[in-house]
Formats: sequence, C-alpha cells, structure tokens
Amino acid sequence: MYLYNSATHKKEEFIPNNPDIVKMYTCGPTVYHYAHIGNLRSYIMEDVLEKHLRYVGYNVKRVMNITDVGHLTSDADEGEDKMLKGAQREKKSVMDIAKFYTDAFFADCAKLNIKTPDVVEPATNCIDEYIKIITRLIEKEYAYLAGGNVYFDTSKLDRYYIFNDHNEEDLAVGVREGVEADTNKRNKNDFVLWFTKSKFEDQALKWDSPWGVGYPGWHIECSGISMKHLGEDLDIHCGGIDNAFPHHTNEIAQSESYLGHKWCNFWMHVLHLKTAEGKMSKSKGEFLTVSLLEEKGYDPLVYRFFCLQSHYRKSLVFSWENLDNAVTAYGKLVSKIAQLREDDGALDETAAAALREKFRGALDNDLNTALAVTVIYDVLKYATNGATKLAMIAEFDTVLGVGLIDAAKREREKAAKLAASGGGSGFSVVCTDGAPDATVEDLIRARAEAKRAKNFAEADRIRDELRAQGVEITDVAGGAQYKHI
RNA sequence: GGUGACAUAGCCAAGUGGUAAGGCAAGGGUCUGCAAAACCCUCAUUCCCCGGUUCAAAUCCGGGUGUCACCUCCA
Repeated sequence: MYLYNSATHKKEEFIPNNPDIVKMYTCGPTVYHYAHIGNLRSYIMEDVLEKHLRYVGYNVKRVMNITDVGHLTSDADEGEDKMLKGAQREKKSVMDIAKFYTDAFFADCAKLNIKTPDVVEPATNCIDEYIKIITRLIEKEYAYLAGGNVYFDTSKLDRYYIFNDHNEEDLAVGVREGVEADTNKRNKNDFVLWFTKSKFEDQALKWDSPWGVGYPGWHIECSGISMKHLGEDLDIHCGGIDNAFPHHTNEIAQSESYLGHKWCNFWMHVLHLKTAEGKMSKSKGEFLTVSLLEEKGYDPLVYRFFCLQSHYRKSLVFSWENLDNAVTAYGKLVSKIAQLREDDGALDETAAAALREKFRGALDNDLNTALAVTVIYDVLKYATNGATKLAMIAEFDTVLGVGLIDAAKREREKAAKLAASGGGSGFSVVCTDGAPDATVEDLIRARAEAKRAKNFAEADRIRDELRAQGVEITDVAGGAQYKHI
C-alpha cells in the first residue's frame, strides 16, 4: 500500500522493516477530561489504517500510551498541570482522574468501534525507561543539566527539523500568552527530558532520579514506551497533526540520538476536525463528546461513517447539519443492505475478486476512505447475487467498522416483527424507536379506521395531531409504523 | 514573523496528462386518497486566481490569493 509520509512529504510504498509484523505506535490521550469527537477522529482514522493492514494480511502490533503525567492545560492554558487541574476540578486524586478518564476514553472507542491497541501503557509505568534513555543521552552528550533540569541539546543534531523546514532564528518563543522563555536552554528549541524544578510548584506525581526528585519531560514518554514494547525500530507512528512539531520532532531527536540509528520509517498525521467557529476545543463552544451525540439520538457509528467520508489529511468541518446528512446516507445504505438475502445464490468469485480489488485499491492509496465507502455503493449496484453482495459488505466492514451488517440485521428483524404482528388478518402498529405508547397506537388504529371508511379528513387530522405530539407515522403494508421526532 | 498542509457544485468528495465518479441536499416524475418510503430522471462546458509547458491540464511548472495547523502542552 501507499501511505503519505509526513517525514518525506511524499506518498511512499509502505514496506515494514520485518515482513512478518508491522509495528505501530499511536500517541494516546491525556486523561484529564473526556475526549471530544475531534480527538476521536484521529483514533478512528488510525483504526482504519490498522484494520486495513490486517485485512491485507499483515500482523500488527500496536502500542498506545496514556498520558497521565506532566502535561500542561490545553486550550485555555493557564500554565497549570492538566492532570492536576482535572483532579482539583473534581476533587479527586490525580491517579483517580487518570483511571476514570482512561476508562471513559476506551468506552468511547468501543462505541465508535475502535479496536483497543495490543498494548496500552500509562506513562507513569515507565519511569525506569525514561531514566535509562536520559542517562545514555547525557553520556553521549546529547543532553545537559541546567537549572536543575535535564535538557536535550538540539544543536548536536545534523538535522533536527524533520516535518518542516524551520530556521531556529525564526521560531517564535512564547507565541502564546503567558508562556515565558526558559533561560536555561542553550538553544531555542532545546527541550526538557527531566524536570526537578517545575514552574508549577505543586506537581502531584514525582519520582526519584539520578538528577533529583522530579518528573519526566513531555516528549520522552512516547520514545520510552515505544522502545519498551516495540524495540529499536518502528514502522508507523501516528498522531494528530498538532503533534508533528515539536512533539514528534523531539521524539525523533531523542530516540535516534539514543539508538544511534534510524528509528521510525512512516509518520502519519491526521488533520483536525473543525467547527464553523474554528478549532474544536474542550473549553470553547459546545463540548462535543460521544455521550452528547448519544443524548441527541445519534448512533456513534454514524459519526464514524461521517469521518470516513472524508480523507484523514484534510481538515473536516463538523456541524449538526453535516452529521444529519451522514445519518440519512447511512440509513439509506442500511435499508438497501437489509433487502439483500443471504440465500440468494452462492458466492460469485469473479464478482468478489473485482470488488475486492476496488476496495483494496482505494485504501491502498493513502487510505482513501471516501472512495472505499463508495465501493459499498458499487457492491450494491454490481451485477451479482445477494449472497455475494452481503459477503463483500461484511468483509469490507471489518475495515470500515461502521456496523452495516448489524444495522441491516436489526432493520430486518424490525420488518419481520412488523410482518408477524400484522399476520395478514389485522392491522399492526410498530414503534421503530424508543418505547411503544398505547395512546399513540390507539390513535393510529383510529386513523386506520377512518381511512378504511374513506374519511381522509379525519385520518389527516389524526396524523397532524400526532405530528404535533412529535410522533411521525408511516403507512406500510399491513399496518403502520411510527417514530418519535 | 517563520514553517507545513489544503483549495473540485449548497455540503462531504473521487480524480495522479486524454476531455469532471459517488453520496447528501434540491427540482421533476412513477406509485400511493394525500403523505412517507421505494424507484426513475435532472443537477459543475468547468475544478481559488493569473501566466506558462503540451495536440491535450482539475492534474505538470512559475507567480499570487484564501483557509487551517504548528512554533508551550493540545488529536
């Protein structure tokens, strides 16, 4: 497959270091609050990458860190520790907060059909790894001590900027308000490997180290965790685009200086989900979480479908209207699939091969999920039997993960329920969402009576009355169904 | 200020030098007492702008413009 590599700015053929296993690392969440759906966009797209790699036959070992230490507050940054701030807000200990939001994160992932990585490692579990790396970096003179902290000396590198072409002179220090230049740094872009002197007095978690009691820097955790579980080389490192500089740049600097050789071949960066107002954040505007989507009646998998219709290297605008479009498209797709019958013929290998080639081709080309989704429409239109179509959609959904087969099955069951309750003799009324309401159903039966008596004025009056109550009726063969709007 | 990425219809988008896929929305029709659903049809002479290369450019080159991201943590 071909994958755009941020490190080379080109689409390149993906070839793992070892043909037997793809080693994949993902920057995980900082667990101080719920993830918003923009955070989750990255994990959805990375999940598709992982599943596609498995689909085309690779074994994948994927590692994700959980950042539970030493990050500053985001967005509305007041220079406090993010974890500590979360803890104070909720009057819990830092570790309780980490546990709570880690669980919440994976619960959201499960709803979005995002596979849990093979290894999930909290940053606080790997202090020894960081100390080992930092010790070696000091020995090799890539790192120095100043003002109580250990810094990485970026001037020791031939090439520090990997993802972009900065000049050190042009870097703006303290771009954001409230951030001051650290005078201990020898170079503008040097970064801290180990803190003993924090700007924040009340850092909650501290560990002993050769350089004093303190805590690790912001970048060392990913290098340490990756090497602990994946060894000295890595095939794909993923993360949000905001991580490219400085986080990933610094990871490369410290990892390769420590190892003495190339570390990671492919860098995949997912662009941001935006709202009409701009960057999505936890502190501005609506705090869009998976739970909020559910409260508003959206299936989280529809959000996944929405994300898949766009490309991971393009920013995507979220709006309720756009999500509603996805709801309609998803619903139409599901009802078409629900009409397919498993017992309609045997697997048509020629058709399957042609469709597979199309699907693979889309994702092999830098994970073109928008095109992969249209292959589902191609399957439906393809001149072949229902059994083949269902088999292909089920197969492709192992990568796309939007639950098409399950949703179609639910829809078929609903239709079967309707047919059974109608029984040919009577008039069946079925609620397609939420709890059945006897009063509503009586009115619907009264309307059916009026229709039978050709009293259409009365029938329409009842329909309008129900609509005013937020109930929408649809006439179907042998009865009616209704839903709450 | 610097750096990187992106720009195709109302929206999401495909397209990788050979004459603009698909989905949503919209409009028209068939069907239904009327709706809804379903089905059928229509919907970009043009791809941010200006130049250039070529028989041929949305695609390649040069120059602009706009949007987003990063330069502290942030997907």
